[in-house]
Amino acid sequence: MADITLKKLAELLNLSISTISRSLNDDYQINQTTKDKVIALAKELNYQPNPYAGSLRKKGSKTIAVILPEVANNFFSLAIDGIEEVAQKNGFHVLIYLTHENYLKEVDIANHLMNGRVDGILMSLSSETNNLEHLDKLIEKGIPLVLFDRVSDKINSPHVTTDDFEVSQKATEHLITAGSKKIAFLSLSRYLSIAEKRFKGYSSALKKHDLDLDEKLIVSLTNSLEENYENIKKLIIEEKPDAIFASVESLAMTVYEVVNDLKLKIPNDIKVLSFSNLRIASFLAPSLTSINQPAFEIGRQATSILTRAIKYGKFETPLEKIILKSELQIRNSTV
Amino acid sequence: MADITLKKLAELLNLSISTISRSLNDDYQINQTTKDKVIALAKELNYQPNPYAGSLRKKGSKTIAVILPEVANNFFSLAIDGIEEVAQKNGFHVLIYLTHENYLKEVDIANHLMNGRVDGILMSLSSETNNLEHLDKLIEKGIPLVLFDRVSDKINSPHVTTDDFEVSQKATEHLITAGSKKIAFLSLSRYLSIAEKRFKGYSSALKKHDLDLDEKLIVSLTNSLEENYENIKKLIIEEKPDAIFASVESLAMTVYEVVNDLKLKIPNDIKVLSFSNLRIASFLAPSLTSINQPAFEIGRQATSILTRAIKYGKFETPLEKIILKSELQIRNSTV
DNA sequence: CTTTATGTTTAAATCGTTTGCGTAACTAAA
DNA sequence: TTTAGTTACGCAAACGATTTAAACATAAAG
Repeated sequence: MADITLKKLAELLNLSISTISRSLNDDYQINQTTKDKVIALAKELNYQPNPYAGSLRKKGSKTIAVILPEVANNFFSLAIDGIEEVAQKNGFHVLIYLTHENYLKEVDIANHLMNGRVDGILMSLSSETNNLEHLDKLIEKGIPLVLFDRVSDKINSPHVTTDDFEVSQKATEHLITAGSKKIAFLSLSRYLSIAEKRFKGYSSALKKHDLDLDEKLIVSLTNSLEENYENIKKLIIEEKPDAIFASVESLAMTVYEVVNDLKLKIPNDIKVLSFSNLRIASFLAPSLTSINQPAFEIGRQATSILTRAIKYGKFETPLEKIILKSELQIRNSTV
Repeated sequence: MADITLKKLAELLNLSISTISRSLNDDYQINQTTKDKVIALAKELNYQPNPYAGSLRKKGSKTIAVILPEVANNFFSLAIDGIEEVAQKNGFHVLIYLTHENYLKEVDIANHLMNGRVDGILMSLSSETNNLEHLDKLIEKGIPLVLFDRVSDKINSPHVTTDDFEVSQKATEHLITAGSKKIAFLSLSRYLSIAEKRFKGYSSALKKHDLDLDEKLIVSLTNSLEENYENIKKLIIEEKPDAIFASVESLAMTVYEVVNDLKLKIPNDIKVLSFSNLRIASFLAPSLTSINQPAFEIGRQATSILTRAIKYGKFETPLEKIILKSELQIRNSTV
């Protein structure tokens, strides 16, 4: 079935293209009778305006991009859910791009989005990302950008995060109170300010309780599952920490695997606590003490900020920096 | 910074728009010297072709849509990962739409994609979907459609699934061999052929072992978590099955919750087996016997079929019906 | 010194919309 | 009847690209 355009409708009805267009857009200039005829035929032939022609003419594509490290992850998939909901509600289409924690891919994706394809961008940074020029370029181009979760303070854009410092501090203190003296920290990244905040929460708790900060107890996420496994195994064997605080869910899973393979017992030999959005954290063996982030809500709010900025042509000032509360769920892996 | 277009480049270089266009497309008609000049300036000013103008002129948007019931789910998020990988490799952009298992939303989304926004569609049907007119319309419009996992045999399109019948039969037999006599079946849908296949695998195993098929032991997924919880609770209390075979991961999680709340023990009081792509199925308490689907690969192959069809303007005939193997991982929830 | 070929560039149409402006036709007031 | 004011529509120019066909040189051939 050939595509039906304004032109075809115009020919069929012996009217000009502009009259068709105006009728369908309910323009005041057009007689109601004419409008009705046009609308009737358009419906009958199932006329659908070509979105790209419209975008070209009007500017604005009613499309946003979501750039993420990965999606096979409970946090991000919940976030997408929230993003999609708000986007759909506001008539936006959602393009998705994955960086796989790869900085160069992130830059590449960002650069290819400077051509008007999208009206705005939601982004959670790759753990490798240190240099932020690609984001500066986007901002300079006037493309609204909202960061969430994996944010950087070095970039001048609104963002939505959780109370990473506070909850990390609280979590670490929980471990200390439970008797841990040698707490390892599995870090998301060496660069991102979210990682820094989580780390500072951790170190501030140590300090408060007169525990030394030991660099050897810090391990950073890589983008290889195997490498992470080996790094954590090495950490446990060589440093023998009595607790592990994972600031990334996937690393907690790896810890479970390593601990299992080493025939150690959680929480007796080693306690484990992690940021996590696993629905079944409570059914893990042992159940996992976790920091639950309101992922869905983060997605919703970030998208809401973005769509508003697109609508009004600018962000509200001062730039919104939204901080939502995470929740520490104490379970058997730490007691 | 104002957007830079072919027209601007043309003015700057005192050349015609067509020459610029041809230079950038490395057309044989243009002198190398001219090309070099054009390319140099284009790079310097970071010229990015407007994708919508191109789409309008050339037809084809280099964009595909993925329509899914949900994304906060290990199977679908892994599938997206595979989809995005192949799409990115072939220069396609990926739009994502969620139906939340809602038939009307699915129809709405499908209808809105008939306007040339996308070159093709990947889809996994909502559990509510029975009527398939919206898909017929897409096919009639000539928009390539590939279904994966949640497919229907009533629709004439390529699809990628797993060996649902065989693995379900195998799984059910495993339960029977382990001593179960009253096996409940948690179904994905009353309509989809994938659900039917899983169900047939289940019932054929029962038959083979001379067990009766009891309608009261069949429960279907709804799109409300609470409703699912209540339905399963009712099932367990009223029918007292000695095993549950969940054909949907999320229902297995609910089973764990219900069983826990009822203070029953898995596998002693009731065995549990489920389709699932949880990375940590083995760390559940008790570890979950699960059918693992190659979700990532399903996504990859479906996308590969789709992009080829887009490239060649038609699907390979006969329509590809790819069946990948799932894997039954026996763990402690059934032994 | 035309004709033909060859290499290089451009004008103009086109894709499907939206929209500023112009202009009939009709009505109402002068 | 003239004038002014509606009402209802069409023309044509954008938007930013690609592409067909044609124009212009210049060089080789007859």
